[in-house]
Amino acid sequence: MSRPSVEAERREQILRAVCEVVSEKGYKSLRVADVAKRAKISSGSVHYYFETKDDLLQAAFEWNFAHSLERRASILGSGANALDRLRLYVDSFLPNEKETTASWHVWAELWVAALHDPVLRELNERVYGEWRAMIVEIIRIGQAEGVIVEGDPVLLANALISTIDGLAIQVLLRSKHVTSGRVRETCGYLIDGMTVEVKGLNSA
Amino acid sequence: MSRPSVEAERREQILRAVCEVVSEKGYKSLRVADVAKRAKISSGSVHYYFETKDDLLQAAFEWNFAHSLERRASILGSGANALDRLRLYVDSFLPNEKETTASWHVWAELWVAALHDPVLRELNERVYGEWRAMIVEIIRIGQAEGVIVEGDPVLLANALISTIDGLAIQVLLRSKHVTSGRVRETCGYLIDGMTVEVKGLNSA
Amino acid sequence: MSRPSVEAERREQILRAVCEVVSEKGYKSLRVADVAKRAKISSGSVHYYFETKDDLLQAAFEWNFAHSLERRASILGSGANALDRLRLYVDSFLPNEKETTASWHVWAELWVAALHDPVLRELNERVYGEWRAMIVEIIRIGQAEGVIVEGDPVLLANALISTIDGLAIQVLLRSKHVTSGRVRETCGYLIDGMTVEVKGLNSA
Amino acid sequence: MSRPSVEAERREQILRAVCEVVSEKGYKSLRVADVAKRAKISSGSVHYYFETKDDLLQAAFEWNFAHSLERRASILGSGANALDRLRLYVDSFLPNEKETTASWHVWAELWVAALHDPVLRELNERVYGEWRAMIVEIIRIGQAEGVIVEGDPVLLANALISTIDGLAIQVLLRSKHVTSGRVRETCGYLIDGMTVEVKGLNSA
DNA sequence: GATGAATGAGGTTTCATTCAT
DNA sequence: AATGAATGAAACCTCATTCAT
Repeated sequence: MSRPSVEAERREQILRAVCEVVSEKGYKSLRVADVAKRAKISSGSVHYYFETKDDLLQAAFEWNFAHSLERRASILGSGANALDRLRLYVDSFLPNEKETTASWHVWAELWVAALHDPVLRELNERVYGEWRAMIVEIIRIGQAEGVIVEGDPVLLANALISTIDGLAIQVLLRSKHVTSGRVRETCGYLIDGMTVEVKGLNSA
Repeated sequence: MSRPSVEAERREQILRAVCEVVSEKGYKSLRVADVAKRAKISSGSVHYYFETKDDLLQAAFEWNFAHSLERRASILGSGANALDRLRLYVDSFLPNEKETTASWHVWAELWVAALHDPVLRELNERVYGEWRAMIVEIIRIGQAEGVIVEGDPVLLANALISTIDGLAIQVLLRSKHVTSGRVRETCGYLIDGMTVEVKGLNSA
Repeated sequence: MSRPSVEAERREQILRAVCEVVSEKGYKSLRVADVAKRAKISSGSVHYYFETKDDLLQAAFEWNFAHSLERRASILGSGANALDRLRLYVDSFLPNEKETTASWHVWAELWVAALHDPVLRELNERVYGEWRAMIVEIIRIGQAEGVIVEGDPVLLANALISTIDGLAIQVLLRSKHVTSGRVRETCGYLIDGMTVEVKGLNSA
Repeated sequence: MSRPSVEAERREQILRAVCEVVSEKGYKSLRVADVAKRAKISSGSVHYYFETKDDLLQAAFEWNFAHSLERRASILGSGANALDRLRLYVDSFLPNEKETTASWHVWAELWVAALHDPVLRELNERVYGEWRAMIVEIIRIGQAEGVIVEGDPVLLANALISTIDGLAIQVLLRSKHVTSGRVRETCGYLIDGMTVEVKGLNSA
């Protein structure tokens, strides 16, 4: 008669702890004991819910993604026009806030862990596909609206996503040359390149 | 006179082994014993040349960078015009060949290792700075030549470098959607955006 | 009236499960959780009926013995003559059937567990004493009937029991040289040696 | 330039320790740390010579057997006649001395461990085959000499070996009814049954 | 210079046992 | 009477590092 959600709650609690620890210490240095301490449970309990450390990390990567999606749901559903939504979307990824930065850390660790792990690679493929599909959709709408230039929307989406990824890495590494401001600027440059120039305005 | 070179040779031999192992198994899974076996020496010898594993990895990251520079020296010194050199340069980073891919692997591992290591972060800052300076220099020349659009060359360089980084990650992850061809295409799109359109050609 | 039998039933159910698991995986590898699963109850319930794992195992060894006795009760009560009963008895121990084999497995595990456990040693002493007493009784009757040779019945019983034990081990280990047939043959040889030769037959 | 025998020595030292610990605490309770302490080395060193605990135990079982053989070599090579050698041989197995008892303990543990381990089962088959072959050989010679009764020597050997095994178990379990004296007596009974009665002596 | 045997701290994982429900 | 979530001690095993040779 125990609450049916106890398992879900515990798993959530543990996965959140994993992401925090990954973000703070890195995947390589993460110890199950750290996770347990962070989640305020015993290390045995961690293993009660996740058989192995690998399972645990895979689940955490998934959780991080699902959580990211959640945070952006409002943007997609907003009534703004395509270009504005694109800008909002890109903005939402700038590693400004603590939470976004933590999420990026986990993301970066996933990339590198996935280099040598087929299961994680598949996960990357899946969640990356979702990102891309979303951006592509916005771009397509923008093109229909006539505010985004013609051209393969997948190409445009890839350009945007990859640039964000590459810039984010340098921000996470606290590069003095790639600051948060620089990122916004660079993404702005890219989006401007995709924007249809309204002739009237220029000629006026 | 040969004595000092013996040491240099051994260090080279070891560092090359580290990069190979990092590329094949990842930083996280790298064992000093693996490196020793790969370099065909004893694990004791590895420690004879590098006090700790951390020292070893740091040196290897440096070596990987120096090695990368070496491979691109010819492009910088070539007589081609700025735009062509830019394209050649970008091409030289596409993870096509085995050697380039291995180098990228090491690079990606450096990023993530650096997230939690100030020394490696400094290394990233330095070597990244060098990349950027080179690209900036080419762009500047291109602008002087009138073949590259006006604008902050640092911004343009960042856009290019970051996009390459972001795309490279997905290629390394063997994404079905981000193939080598897609990368070239996307970089082409970016460089085209930086290219000054020769009016005469259009009007003709 | 049914309440107390519920407990007895549960204990029986659990002990049977223990014997099955011991037989299949060995004492060393037996987990309380395995027993629970086999008995189709929770691990908590196992501990509700048996305080510790050791208690559980000890009870199971006892149960295995009691169960063995039960299966042989008919032979002892049969009307056959002493020699035939001896042969029937020996036959009943050959590890042919699945059930007998399982019982032998438990038996063998008891021996080894008892090597370092005084309580189990006492159990072995007791149940072994019962076996021996039964065999001795049959032999004594046989001697009174004049069909079994004179001599210390305990010695004869020990010879028979020990041989069966020793042979059984090798059969359990699936020795290619000690098959079930070999066992019957060897026991036959032993019993023949205890049989009074009827002179008349030879001289005829 | 290290002594070439250092590895052999260490392995010997460790395997002896394993057998001692198995004999004293049982296979089930054996900890690698116990072995290390007994061998006066670190637990890491145990793993330096034996990859896993299973490997370690398998090697120890082998070592126990080889060691047993060694101790009996003199008997086989002695000039005594077949019957005397048989008696000597059987005597050498009575668990009287500490060393013999320890060896029996290991042996018994092997049996039970082998019940659920194909590799150990194969080991049992092999070493048991060697024992049997030796006894069979002695019996064959005895039959040729006319001092041992006709009949399948394998059957006679099996009877003898199995009885010894069965009796030994009870002695190891310190049964009050199966003492060392009882064992000698019982084996004597068996060997007497294999002995050709010299008619002349009786009739004289 | 170079080796590899040896170490031991530290990590993941297992599992008997407890206890609130 | 029964559950199963939770615990934490303890086990095996790994591996960077040391050091005698």
